[in-house]
Amino acid sequence: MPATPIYQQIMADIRTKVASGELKPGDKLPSIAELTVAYECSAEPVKMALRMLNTLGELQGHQGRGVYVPSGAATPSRPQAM
Amino acid sequence: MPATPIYQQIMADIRTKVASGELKPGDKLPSIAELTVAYECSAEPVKMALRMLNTLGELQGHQGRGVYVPSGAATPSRPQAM
DNA sequence: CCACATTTGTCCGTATGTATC
DNA sequence: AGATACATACGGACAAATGTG
Repeated sequence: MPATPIYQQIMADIRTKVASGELKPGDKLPSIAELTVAYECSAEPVKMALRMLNTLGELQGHQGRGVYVPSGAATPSRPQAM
Repeated sequence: MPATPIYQQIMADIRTKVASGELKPGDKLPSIAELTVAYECSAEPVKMALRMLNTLGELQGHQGRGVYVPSGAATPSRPQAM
């Protein structure tokens, strides 16, 4: 298994997109099915990354609607660095 | 499915044990296998709760050793209160 | 209001990798 | 070298909420 887990790569990618402005607050992310195709993996890593970012408050998932970038979450906080 | 997911119940239970002093900083939690027996569920919800608390910095998991209560995590922070 | 498709949420089972004891 | 234990990943299944027609 690679030194860099897939879910961490997805997390970093989403964070980069948010920081770059490619994903703006209030915007909707692609569906999980789309992300699995984009990252060429199963749904587990995708949902794991989404759940972690949701836990950190950097993302917000709504059942039946999608995952959105909340307004006011530009500075990612990291309580634990490893 | 119940209104209260199992993993949330596990999270709340661990938080309660930490707040009560039943789990003190530096203490080691039971293994995942033990927790699955205690909560009568599979490993998924247990690992999910553990991972979320780890992400929030309230717990600290170490590969091959166990999950520990870090020193200085008595006040649970919740970035998103919905 | 009901039916349907879409999408996220939760859960179970299994396998492999890797670190620790 | 073996046992224990957590981390990651894949597979599938069902529930719940939403939006649309």
